[in-house]
Amino acid sequence: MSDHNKPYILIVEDEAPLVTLLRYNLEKQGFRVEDTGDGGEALTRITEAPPDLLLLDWMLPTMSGIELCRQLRRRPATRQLPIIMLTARAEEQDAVRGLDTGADDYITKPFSTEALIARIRALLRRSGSVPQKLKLNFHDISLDPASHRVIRNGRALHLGPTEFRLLEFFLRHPKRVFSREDVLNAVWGRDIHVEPRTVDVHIRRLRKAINGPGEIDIVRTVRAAGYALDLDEIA
Amino acid sequence: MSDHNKPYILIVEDEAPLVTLLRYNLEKQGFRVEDTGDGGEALTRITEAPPDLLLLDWMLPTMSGIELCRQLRRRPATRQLPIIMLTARAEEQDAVRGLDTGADDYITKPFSTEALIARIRALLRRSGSVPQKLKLNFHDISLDPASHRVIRNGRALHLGPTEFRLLEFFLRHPKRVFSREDVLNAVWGRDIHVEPRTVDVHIRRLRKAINGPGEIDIVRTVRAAGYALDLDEIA
DNA sequence: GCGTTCCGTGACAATGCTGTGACGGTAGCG
DNA sequence: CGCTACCGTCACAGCATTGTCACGGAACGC
Repeated sequence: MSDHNKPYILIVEDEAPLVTLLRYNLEKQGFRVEDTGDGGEALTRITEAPPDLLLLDWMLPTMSGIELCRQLRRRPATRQLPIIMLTARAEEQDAVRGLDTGADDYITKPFSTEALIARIRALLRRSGSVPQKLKLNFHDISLDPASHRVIRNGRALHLGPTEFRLLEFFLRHPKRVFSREDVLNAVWGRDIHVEPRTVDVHIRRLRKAINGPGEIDIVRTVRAAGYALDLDEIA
Repeated sequence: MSDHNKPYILIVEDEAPLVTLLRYNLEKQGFRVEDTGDGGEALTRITEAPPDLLLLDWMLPTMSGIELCRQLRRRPATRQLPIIMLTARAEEQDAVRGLDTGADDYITKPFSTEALIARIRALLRRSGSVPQKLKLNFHDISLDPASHRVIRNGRALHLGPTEFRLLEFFLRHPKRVFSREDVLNAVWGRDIHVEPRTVDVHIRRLRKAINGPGEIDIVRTVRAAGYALDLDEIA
């Protein structure tokens, strides 16, 4: 079979021997592995094809691991990307800062392959192990994150970038109510300053875009609470 | 704000000094902390009020941490519950097995509080830091905090925001009588100034909203005391 | 039975919340 | 540069919700 079914791990690390070792062990475990020693290159490759998990070295030539991490967390597309930091024992203080910057876990060199693989498994399982690739469906709507396409009742919908991310977010958590602040954090970003009422406007634009004539509105308003992707009637 | 907004961490650990230390540091970080040294009791408490994150010691008197972990992973309600294992340095092999059993992370004793807190933050962020909200049931009524929906006998009920919070509060403490002041503190807020009699009006609105024709009233009035959610079957 | 206390009920004015259209600003693109 | 698409903010209207009150009836103690 091709490698496309396997979880895809990107290693960002410049010590060649370590990379060889990691690649050998991870591929033996059934992962698809790519690597790069350059932070900037990593950013590009992640942008064009986001991995399922990132192994990130703290010490890097062009861009520090922590900086790369920060950049990834700033983008909505990679905000959920599982990241494990590789750090030398002496840099433990930095690793702590790394976690706060947005890494999900860290491991200190030297480490046992066994421990690393266990952590990778735990992290992949938690993130659903195939984060970005599955189509999202609800009622008669289908959104394909890969091809960036939305379809309702066979006809393609035209959504703006924000509307797309908004719908994607709600599709990932159907039937759950989110406050405007929740939506802002998830769709716009954590440190962005935007009026909460802005969500209303985009909800309206989303509604206008997805609700054709005669079709029911699947965006439910919950007064004094927020919005949810749900049918108003009971299923 | 009350503790209900803070992330709730349950510590399962039988070394009292360690618990004291953890509690002190975690509460300082703004977490709500509970603890128990008994695995069985932990299971009960998690069942009735699932925490946002679990700190779990490997060595426990009645039930080993790994067994508790396994049990939690078997139940749908706690399958996603973030778990961090506490383990002694010498037990690292076990910790690896722990991760495969379903723990999300582990940390070896002795550890720095700093590192632990960083991991807690990372894990909470990953899990959406959304508290596990379970459906609340009583008699033939079901309230789902996540979807903000109330159902009785299969039909959806329309409640205003205050009525919803009121019902949610009573559902969390069934069969218990609360004075109007209690209700005001819990549902309206501690520093809000509202006439106690206002509760009466909302109780009436709640009754009107949830009691369909031919259905019994599950809101019981206790004269000179307050209200309770209970079946009023007194001869 | 009778007075007193307490609660249910309907009405109402004030407030709060959301839908909607419009507007100016900006980034991308030919 | 002009054009287009998109974004964030605002003002306003319409409606839902809220807190309070007055009235009357029910429950209670004696």
